[in-house]
Amino acid sequence: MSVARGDSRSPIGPRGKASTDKRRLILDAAVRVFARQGFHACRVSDIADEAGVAYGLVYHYFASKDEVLDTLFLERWNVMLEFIREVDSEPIAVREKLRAIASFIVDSYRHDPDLMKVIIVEVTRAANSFGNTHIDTIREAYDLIGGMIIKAQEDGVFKPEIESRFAAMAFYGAIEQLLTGWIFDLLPDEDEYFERAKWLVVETVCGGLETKASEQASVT
Amino acid sequence: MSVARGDSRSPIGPRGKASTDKRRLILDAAVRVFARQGFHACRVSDIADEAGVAYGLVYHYFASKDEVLDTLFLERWNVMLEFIREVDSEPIAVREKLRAIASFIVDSYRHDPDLMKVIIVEVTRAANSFGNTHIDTIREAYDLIGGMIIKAQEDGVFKPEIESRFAAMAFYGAIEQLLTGWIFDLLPDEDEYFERAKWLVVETVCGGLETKASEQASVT
DNA sequence: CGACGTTGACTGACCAGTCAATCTAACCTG
DNA sequence: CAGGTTAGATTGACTGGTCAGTCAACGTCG
Repeated sequence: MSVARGDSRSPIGPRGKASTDKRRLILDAAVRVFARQGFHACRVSDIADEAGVAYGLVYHYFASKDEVLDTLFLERWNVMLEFIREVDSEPIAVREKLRAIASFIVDSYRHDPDLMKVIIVEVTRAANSFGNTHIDTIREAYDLIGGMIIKAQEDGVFKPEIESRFAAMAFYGAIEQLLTGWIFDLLPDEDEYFERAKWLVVETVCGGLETKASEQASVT
Repeated sequence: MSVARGDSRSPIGPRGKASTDKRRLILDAAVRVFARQGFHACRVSDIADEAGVAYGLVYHYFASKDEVLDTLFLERWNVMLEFIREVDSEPIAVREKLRAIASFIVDSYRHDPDLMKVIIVEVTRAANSFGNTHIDTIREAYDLIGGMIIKAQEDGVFKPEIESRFAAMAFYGAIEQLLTGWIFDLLPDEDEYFERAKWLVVETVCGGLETKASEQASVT
């Protein structure tokens, strides 16, 4: 589906026509519009207007309104999956891995709140329509985290009696709810709080999962 | 399924018109339809059909499609708020309070998965539509939980360095994500797992929040 | 001059909400 | 108690507006 991806070949193209990548322009505009009005409430013309292109051009690059959202979601989610896999392959403690993941997600929000809002509100939450379409992609993230927890249990760092899938969901859910808190303006969003939020999630979840034996005094 | 609520005032009503409560019929049908197709994707006629009443009757009892969802949400959320307040007023340990809340939410799902699905998917996380409308009602639940945590911190049971609002969000988020896991069929939903899920959330969150000093061996 | 990027008016489907008509039953009144 | 009155419950065809997606034409670059 996604057409050209790595085509932003810097401005030094053979024929420096590098005006602007309209496709990208549309995607970026869509993020803003979806975040502001919601996917269902906005019209395709809103996206076109926001991007400053003609209505029809949206359909030149995307087969449907849905595909615009699909593209945004997959782009971002795959970056995250890539990151999680990378973290997982490193020889560090679970606690560090989970901290890295929490950091990544929180920083993703900090870097582009609109995009994260769209992904959480419009995709992750939508059990019907989109959620169902991407359920396997979403699941992959949970599975990766679950895998880390299983490994930690085998190593005796985490309590074995806690079902890994449940722990993974709880961990991810805690983070997502913090983002939801920021999205809904229920939590203060100063820089300081972002950092403490990362710490809180890891501290809380790990604190409850770790065995007494593994009292690694690596507490900040 | 549960028919009349509190309005089947027995035969003693002045105007004993208490035939079948069509309003209730419509609400219950709406839950099923919203859960199956999603609020946006379904038509008002779907609700009427599911309820076995004429299209127009929906508008006799409700001003709009929105109001049907509003009603469902408020009905249920207020029951939960009531429960939380009640729990809060009891002289028991935080751990017990949180366990009671987790139990209540999980059991709510077990008792009526469709309704909880609708509330979570269509309201609680819908930042652009209903979520925004009901933000204050939703927030009240978070605030109540936050209050419990503050109190526990003052009593020296929970670590004081963790911002209560953040902890409350993390706690609620963990539970909600477990429900999401069941909704999306990502987690096994046998009876045994519901019980363990309650235990997991409380154990995990409290484990991380409690101070070393409060090592109350009340672990199951 | 051919290929592709770009435009925006148009259309066909869809659906929330309206409304006038019909039905039901409580409650008169003689 | 028959017949009449009325208020609410119930019906479903219809309307008005909205919008996703189409398409024929135009632009521009190489």
